[in-house]
Amino acid sequence: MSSKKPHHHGNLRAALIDAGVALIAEGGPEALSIRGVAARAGVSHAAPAHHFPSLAHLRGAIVAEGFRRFTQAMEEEIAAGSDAPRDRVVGAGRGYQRFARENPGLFHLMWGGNKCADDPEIDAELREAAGASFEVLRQVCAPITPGGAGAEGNELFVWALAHGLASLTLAGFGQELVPGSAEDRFEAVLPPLKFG
Amino acid sequence: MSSKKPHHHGNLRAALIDAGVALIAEGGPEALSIRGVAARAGVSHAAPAHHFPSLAHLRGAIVAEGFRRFTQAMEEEIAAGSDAPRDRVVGAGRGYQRFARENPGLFHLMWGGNKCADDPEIDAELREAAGASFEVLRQVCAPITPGGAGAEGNELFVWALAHGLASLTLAGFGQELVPGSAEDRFEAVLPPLKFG
DNA sequence: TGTACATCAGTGAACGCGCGTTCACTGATGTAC
DNA sequence: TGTACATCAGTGAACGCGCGTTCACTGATGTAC
Repeated sequence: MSSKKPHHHGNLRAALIDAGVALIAEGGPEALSIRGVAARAGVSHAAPAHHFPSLAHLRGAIVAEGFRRFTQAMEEEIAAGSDAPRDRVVGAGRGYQRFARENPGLFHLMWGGNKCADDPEIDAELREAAGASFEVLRQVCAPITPGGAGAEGNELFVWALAHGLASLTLAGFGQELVPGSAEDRFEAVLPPLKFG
Repeated sequence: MSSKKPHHHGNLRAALIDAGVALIAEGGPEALSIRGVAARAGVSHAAPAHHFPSLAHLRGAIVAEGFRRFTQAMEEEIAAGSDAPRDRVVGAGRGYQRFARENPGLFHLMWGGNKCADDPEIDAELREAAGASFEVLRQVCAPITPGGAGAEGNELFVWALAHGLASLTLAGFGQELVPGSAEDRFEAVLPPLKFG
């Protein structure tokens, strides 16, 4: 093993994103800064400029990474349950709750409206990552019998219920009404659904 | 009318809170600062210290004011509808959506987990204001027939659905699934409820 | 109705801090020949 | 395989900015007598 500290980092871009995720996990979205991620990644505070033109670009890349992990959390919980249509909806909802609980700062950043870069490359990455998350929701909701607002109404209903429950839980509300983990609370409040 | 600028403001505390609400409306929760509210209220940046010991105290007072306006929005929408149990639930949900749409920055600040003061006085004010909001929800949900998760389950269900829909709408999602205003979307996705 | 005086609510200067960004630079990498 | 050289990815100093907070101060208010 070489004891010389290499001048080139190797994959600083990914390391900066990981450092940003860690900073946000510890201090919330406000804790994200160029200088902070640089220090955490062990480089000078000017180094990130070679990978992200601005803080907004870094934020966009981190949000995209958040959506990828969010998709993964939902897919894992869906896979952990049965293939029954309702269990797949419950799985997505459980993944939603788990991701929010495990990544509260990231969750807020993803949905909180903080400014991200307008850069076309970052924007495309973000759009693709978020689109994959929405696609998971769409697929588990597709088998639900369309109601008054159509199949899209079902998707928005499940999405809003899962999102609202996660947000309220992060804000500290809900436990006093329905005890248990956030994941279990989603199952508890999900009303009967018709399929087919 | 006196043309002399009075040394004493009269009710600077209230003016600072209003200025803070305006700043947040224009630039989001991040835009709130001691110096900003002072400038907007037309006083020196040191003046707020006589009314709020720290930024966290000012933030707490503003969040409390937000909850008072939130309660008012729900009560107005409930009063605008019929006394039928379902219409009262719909009214609360419509008020939820309207408040979020009209006060997006305040909405994020209220639920976003930004640090507020631990000061007992501010804390009591905040607790009372938020408690009044929750009480409105509790009362409109009380007539719903208790399901598996009890009456509290119904309340959490309606609360999460309304909150999630408002959050998604502010983040720019939902319109493509169910067209119309956020208020109308709440009615559209609210499933049948049993009362009595 | 006066007057002395304590208290209150402002001002303006100053502090140190962390921030994003820029700049000239330097060492490492990788490629053309 | 060697060498010249363009390019890349870092460094460290410096910039200006807005921030929260503190401080000595001053003018206005209101109260005791």
